[in-house]
Amino acid sequence: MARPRDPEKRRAILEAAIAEIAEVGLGAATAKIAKRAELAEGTLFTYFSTKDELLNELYAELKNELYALINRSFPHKASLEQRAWHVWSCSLGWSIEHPAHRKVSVQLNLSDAVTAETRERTVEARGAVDTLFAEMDERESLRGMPKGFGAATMSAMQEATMDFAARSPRQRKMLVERGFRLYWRAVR
Amino acid sequence: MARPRDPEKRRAILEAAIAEIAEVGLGAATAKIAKRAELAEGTLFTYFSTKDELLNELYAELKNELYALINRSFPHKASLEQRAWHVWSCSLGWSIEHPAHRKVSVQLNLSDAVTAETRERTVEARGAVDTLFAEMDERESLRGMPKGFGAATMSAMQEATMDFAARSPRQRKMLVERGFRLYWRAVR
Amino acid sequence: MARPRDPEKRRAILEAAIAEIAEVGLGAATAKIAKRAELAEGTLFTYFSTKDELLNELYAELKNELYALINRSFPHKASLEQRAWHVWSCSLGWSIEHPAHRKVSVQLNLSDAVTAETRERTVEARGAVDTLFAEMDERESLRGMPKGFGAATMSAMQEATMDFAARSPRQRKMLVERGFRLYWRAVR
Amino acid sequence: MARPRDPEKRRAILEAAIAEIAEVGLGAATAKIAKRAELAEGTLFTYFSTKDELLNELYAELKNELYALINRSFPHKASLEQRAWHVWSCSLGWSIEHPAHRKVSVQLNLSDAVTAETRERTVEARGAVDTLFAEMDERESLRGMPKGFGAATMSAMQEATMDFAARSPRQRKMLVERGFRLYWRAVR
DNA sequence: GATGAATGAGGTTTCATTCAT
DNA sequence: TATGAATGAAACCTCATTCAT
Repeated sequence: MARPRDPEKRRAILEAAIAEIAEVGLGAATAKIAKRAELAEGTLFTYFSTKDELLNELYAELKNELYALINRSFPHKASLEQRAWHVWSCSLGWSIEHPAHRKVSVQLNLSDAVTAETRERTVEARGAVDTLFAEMDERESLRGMPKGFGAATMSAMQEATMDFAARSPRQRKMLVERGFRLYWRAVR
Repeated sequence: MARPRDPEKRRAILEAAIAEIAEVGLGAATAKIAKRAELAEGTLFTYFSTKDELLNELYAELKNELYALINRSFPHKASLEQRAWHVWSCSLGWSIEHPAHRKVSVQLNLSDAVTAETRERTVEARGAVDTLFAEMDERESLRGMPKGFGAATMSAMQEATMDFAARSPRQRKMLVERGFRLYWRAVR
Repeated sequence: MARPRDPEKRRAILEAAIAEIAEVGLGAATAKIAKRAELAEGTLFTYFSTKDELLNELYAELKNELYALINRSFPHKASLEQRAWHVWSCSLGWSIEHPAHRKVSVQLNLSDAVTAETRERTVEARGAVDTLFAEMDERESLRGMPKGFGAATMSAMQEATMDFAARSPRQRKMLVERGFRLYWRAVR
Repeated sequence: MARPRDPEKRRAILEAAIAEIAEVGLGAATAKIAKRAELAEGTLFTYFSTKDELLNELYAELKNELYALINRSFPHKASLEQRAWHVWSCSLGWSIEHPAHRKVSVQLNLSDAVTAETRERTVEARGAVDTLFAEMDERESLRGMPKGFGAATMSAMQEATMDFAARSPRQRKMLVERGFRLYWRAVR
């Protein structure tokens, strides 16, 4: 049970879950997910004891994936704006390159299946992003607001930007840049 | 003539659907919804021939509810900022007063069950809000961006603000105001 | 209840039932039948207290319709073969002209919803047909067989003939005649 | 490998379906069929993905059962009459021994649930019966009639014969023989 | 460990019939 | 008498999960 040792199968299940959920929503059948991963129905349950557990792991995986991407090339010494831009552009780049991942991520964010505990668990992976937003929360524009407001704002504006970027591939670059300009005007 | 269809029952079903969906998501069982509305299982289907139809009507109802509220006291002659503030504060006020309505609205926004046709149908109800955002899209900060970007940005930032307001009832007023300030700095 | 006095509505329901059952089978919904008769759902039940009763009445109606047709122009004094031909050609003519009636009749013949009592009740309407078949059962070819065997044989062979006639409208006349020749060779 | 699909369970479902349909018609509930086969409701659907598929398979099964019986002891070298008699007596024997099978077969013959494709599929199983009827269609009595008319006639007359045989077990042998004599007089 | 058949609760929808209007 | 809304028992089918192989 616990954590059997074929990581490729585990990955295959997670990928299949992403593809399936992107297509039909969180109601995706475990049997379909397993088949898409080219595994038997039952096998899924040796890797994730419950559908809810799969969903929680998936949530964590997606968050980690994104944060890993951001942290890999994080310009620790750059200006606040440049660091904010890094986070913004990495996030949107990821969303654009992996639309299914993003779609599932949005659904999981809203789902009650993902526990508070899981959500907290992913906080640890944020690394440099955390210090960035801590710094931002100190700026005049956000002073006095609850912790995390700056991050939530960025996330919200990314959502909005993504919706348009998804519809107009040609204008992506422009939208990402202008979107950031708007964001930066708000919190600068 | 037989007993006419009872608008109160229709409402009761919609209210029950809101409550139920807020609790368990769009997977809410029609049987549970009917029971919550104190009606027999089958009765639901004389008012909405399909669960999908119920969901679509619910979407329209919620949108109309909000837009009606906004339009009722719309300050047509006020400055752009004041009108934007009106929309912002009405929307957040509504979300705060009817958290279940908002929760369901968010879920429906993302659901494939709500058809493009339904979404277009609600556009008509927007009234003064439309002209406001058309005007905003002309401003320097948004010029060149796709139509609707300003509205999407407001909506996104409201989401973010709401998440915090929901958690800290005490700070609501402050959050709503400061949230708007941030928004306005971005698009002004 | 019993037998209310708008015979046109009664007829309308029976006709609608024929059309509906021909299309979707005996599972046809009473509500659909009523609507097709341009009546309200409930009205059907003031004319037929039960769906089963409707089915039984329909069975009787269809049988009577056919027997009335046969008896209307029955050549009482003609030869046995000529009288048999009359029955054969009337029956097939009716089936060809009213394919839905025939289709429903076949279904009702097999259905348990039609009671033995109803089946017996229609025997009375047979009139001249009965004496014809009684006479036929006396012939050498059928002597010793149970009563009604000649009639059943004709009915069966009509079914077979009809199936082909329905598929090849052009050959109808020929099929009806040759079919009868086959039948007559068997029982003559 | 997991437990393989169990052919006995498949059979059990088909048998249960026959029994149930013979009792209540094609409207027989899948749940009742499953219970009668001593299986869980859901299990039925691992063997037949749909009620319609079950019905189609059942149709094929019944046809094959009968044709297998006929072909097993088919007197290929006998005279036309003797071969016709073989088909006639095997068919009626089967109907008499398995009245439920026959009842269901008749219902399925008329049902729209059985697709044209399924019907064609069973043609292949007919084997020697096909050549017999092809030969018969060439005889003077049937010449010029559509292909299959001889077979349809036999089938129709068997139906008639069966109805009487079912009611008078004592006279079965006589009815089967005399029935064939009538048939043979017709098509000879 | 991997497989997929087995399970039965639960989901949506249909429908004959009743009954307030 | 006519109407059609109300009812709730089925009906068919799906699905997470278990367990024999």
